Amino acid sequence: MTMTAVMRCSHRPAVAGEERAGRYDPPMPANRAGRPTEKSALTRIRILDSAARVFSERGYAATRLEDIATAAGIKTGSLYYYFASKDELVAEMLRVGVQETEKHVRSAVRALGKDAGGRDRLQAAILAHAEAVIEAIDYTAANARIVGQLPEEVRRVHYDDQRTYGDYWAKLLRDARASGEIRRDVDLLTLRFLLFGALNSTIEWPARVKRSPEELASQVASIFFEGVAPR
Amino acid sequence: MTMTAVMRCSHRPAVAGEERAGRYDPPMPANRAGRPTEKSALTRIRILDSAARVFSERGYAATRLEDIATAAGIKTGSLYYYFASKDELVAEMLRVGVQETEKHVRSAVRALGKDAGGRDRLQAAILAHAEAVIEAIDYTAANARIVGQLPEEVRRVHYDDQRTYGDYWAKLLRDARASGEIRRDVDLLTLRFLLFGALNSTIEWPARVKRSPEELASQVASIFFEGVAPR
DNA sequence: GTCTATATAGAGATAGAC
DNA sequence: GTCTATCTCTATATAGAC
Repeated sequence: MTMTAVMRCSHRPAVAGEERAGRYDPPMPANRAGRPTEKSALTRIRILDSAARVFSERGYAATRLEDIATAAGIKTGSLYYYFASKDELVAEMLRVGVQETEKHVRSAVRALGKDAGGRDRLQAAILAHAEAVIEAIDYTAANARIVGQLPEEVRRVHYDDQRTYGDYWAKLLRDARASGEIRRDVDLLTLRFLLFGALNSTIEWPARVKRSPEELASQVASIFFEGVAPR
Repeated sequence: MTMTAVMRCSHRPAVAGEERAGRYDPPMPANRAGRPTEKSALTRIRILDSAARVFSERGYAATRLEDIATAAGIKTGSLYYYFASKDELVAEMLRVGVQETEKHVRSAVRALGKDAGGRDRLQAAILAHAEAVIEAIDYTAANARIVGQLPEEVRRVHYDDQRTYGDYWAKLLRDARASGEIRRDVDLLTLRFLLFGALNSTIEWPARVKRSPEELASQVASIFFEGVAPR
């Protein structure tokens, strides 16, 4: 199972209200009265995948809609059949990336069953997040790199989307502390941001440093839990 | 002592060969035959400081030379008196940022004296790097955010500049391991990139998470050396 | 749904006055 | 050293044919 497979298959345009009731209506392609056609759904996914890659490679402003269209196998003008503007496209690409990462991590933790310990759950979350970061690297990299360059309004909405995911991690950490698996003098908020910072930074690592998600997660969990000093 | 002070005062145009013999000639303002004038040197610094801020806020491509010029109190056309192109300006801004950070960290470690232990030296380096990241935040943020968006040639040169700084850290870590202060089964290369990833990510943290360099460095050192699990 | 063609605006760079 | 004016290219977005 790879995140890439997850990312490429599951993010068809959601039926409004299905999953994020009342919160956000994802832009829909034509046939607005009914369901999107099979063909348009596939093209839409190709556009989003291409957008993630190009935005991550070139940054927000340097990305030309023509680059995305070409990568998706269509012409620039045709993009406007799916998205009303560059901003609408980038917002949807970001939303999909966070949504799929959160789904993947939650399902990995859930798979451990009810009576798994706090540390095991954290370790599973670290691995799943590492998988998402590395295997859906275009979405992750786009997210990490361009968030500071977005128009104000787009960024605000995106921060809301990320909030839910952050809250989930906060709970994982609180639970682990409650069961005595994290020292009392560690600031959990700082810890969470350090973990994300470390894991997400892997997208910028040179090739000679890159590790598989398993190796990376194992090193990260070991260092964060046990420390690097001999015991 | 703040890095800001360091950054703003010490990066006058280097006399070619003075510090980086044969490696790179920083672009020089006019009066090329002799020394730059006092006035031009000051304007040049204002331009670089403004460039760091604007590039970090808007990204590489979205940054208009007009924004930088305005922030520096001059008109767009005048920029070309100092830098031949946008790329030359961004390259110099990046070079100065890395150079000053490295200076600051080396001097903090040196101040410990010859017989300081490996862990103390690392802890001083972590604090100094945190200071540089936080207090020269415009240069750091510009560096971290736009490196993935640079034209190929600019990025290549910049990676060379960073290499020296990375080698210095590699030695700090090797020494600490040699004196038994770091476990044998920790991959030092991964550790170094995780440390940088964690420290540098602080520029993207929301305001409620931000910490002073001292608090940040203390948490980071404690977590990385001792781990978060109770002993 | 996808295309071609084009209106419109923005930004890097240059020229030359002061 | 700094300015104003302008050349030129590129990119978003629209219009309308197929």
